Amino acid sequence: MSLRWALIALLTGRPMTGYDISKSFSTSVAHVWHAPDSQIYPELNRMERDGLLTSVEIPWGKKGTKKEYHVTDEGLARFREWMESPLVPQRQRDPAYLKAAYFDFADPAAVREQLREQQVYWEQHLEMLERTRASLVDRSHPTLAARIEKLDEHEAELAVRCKVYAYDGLIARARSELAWIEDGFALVEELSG
Amino acid sequence: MSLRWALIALLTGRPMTGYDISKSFSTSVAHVWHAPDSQIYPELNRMERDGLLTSVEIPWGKKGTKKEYHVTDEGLARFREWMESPLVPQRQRDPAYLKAAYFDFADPAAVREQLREQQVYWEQHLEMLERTRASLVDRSHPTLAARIEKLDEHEAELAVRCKVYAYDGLIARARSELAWIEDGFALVEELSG
DNA sequence: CCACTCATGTAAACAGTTACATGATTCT
DNA sequence: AGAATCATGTAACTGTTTACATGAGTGG
Repeated sequence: MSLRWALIALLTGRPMTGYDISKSFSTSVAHVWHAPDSQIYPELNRMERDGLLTSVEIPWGKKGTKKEYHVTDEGLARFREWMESPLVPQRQRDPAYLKAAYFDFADPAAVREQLREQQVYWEQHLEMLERTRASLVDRSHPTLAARIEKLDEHEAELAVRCKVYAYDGLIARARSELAWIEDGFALVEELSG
Repeated sequence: MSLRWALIALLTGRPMTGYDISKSFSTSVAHVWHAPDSQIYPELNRMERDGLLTSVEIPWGKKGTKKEYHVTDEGLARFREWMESPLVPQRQRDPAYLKAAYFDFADPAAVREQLREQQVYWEQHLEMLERTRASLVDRSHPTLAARIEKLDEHEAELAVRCKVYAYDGLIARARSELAWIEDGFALVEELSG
C-alpha cells in the first residue's frame, strides 16, 4: 500500500507522466522505495480511478499523447492521513542475517566471496546516498528544486531538513552494514583457521 | 524462497513438528525471519514433496498423530548450495524512511507521537535481541543447545560465534534506528517551533 | 466442563517480481 | 538507417498477509 503514498509524495513536488515517475523510481526514489514500471502504471490508473490523482493528456510528437498526473485535494488529504497514522513496525526478513547465523555450514571461501560482494554493493550504495544528500543540501536535486519553488524560504528549509534527515538514516544504516561486513571478515578467518 | 532455507536451518538443530516450528517462528526465529502458521504448514508439505524433508508420524494422545520433520541429505545439500550462492541485495522498501522524508506534510504532534511509538518498539526489540544474544553466549538457548550437542567443542564454538555475529548485526541495526529516532525528536522541534 | 495449548491447515486477497509486448519519437 | 529514449502497459508467477476453520488433549 505504501507504493501509493510514495507516488503521491513524488507528485507533490511537481506533476509528472508515468514515464517520468518510472525514471525517478529507478534512480533517487529507489533509495527510499523501489518499484518496477509494471507496478507503477497500473497503480497510477487505480489511483486515478480512486480520485487521488487526475491526469491531463499532453500531446507528444505528431500523433501520440502522454498522461501527466496531478495530485487531487482528496489525494493530498489521504496522504496526510497516512502520514499521521501509526507506522506498523516492519517484520524482520533479511536473508543476509539468516545466512550469517549459519556461516559455519558453508565453505569459508564462499562466505568470504559473498562478504566481498556485499561490501562492494554497500560501498557503492553509500556513495550514492552521500551524493544525493549533498544535492539536497545545496538544493540542486531536481525533484526537490521543483518542490521548493512554490515554498517560502522557511518552509523550503524545513522540507530540505526532512529529506536530509531521511538520508542521514539511510547513510547510518549503510555504514552499520559495512561495519558488520568488516566483522564478518574477521569471523570467516576463524572459521577457516 | 528464503522461508524454505529458514525452515531447514531451524531443523538442522533438531527434528521438530510443524507446531514446534511455528512456535519458534513466533519467538526467536522471528528476529531473523518472520512467517505465520499459514505459510509454514503448506511450505513444509511442499518441502517434503520436493524431498528436502522427511516426516515421521508420532502418536499424540489416544487417536491423534503429529508429524516430526527431519532434514534429508538432499535438503542439507540444497541448503549448503543456497548458503554458498550469491546474496541478492535487498531493495529498499521501508515506510519509516518514506514518511521521514515528508514529515513537513504532517502535524508535528502526530510525528512526535509516531516517533515515541517507534522508540518504544525498538527499545523492546533491542532488549529482546540482547537477551537472546546472552542466551547464545551462555548456551542456554534451547535450539542452539540441541544443535551443539552433536558437535565437538571447536565446532560448537564456531556455531555459537556465527549466531552471535548475526545478533550483533541486528543489535547494531536496532541501536542505529534508535539514534535516528532520537535525531527525529530534534527535527520535529524545529518543525513545530 | 471450561479454558488453554497442541495440532494442522484452507481460502481469498494483496504485494511484488520477471518476462514479455509494442510502437512512436528523437538523436546521430 | 539504426540506436536510444519516450511511452505504456499485460500476464504469469511467487511470496506474504489476513481471516477463517476445526478438533483433540491437558490442567484446573
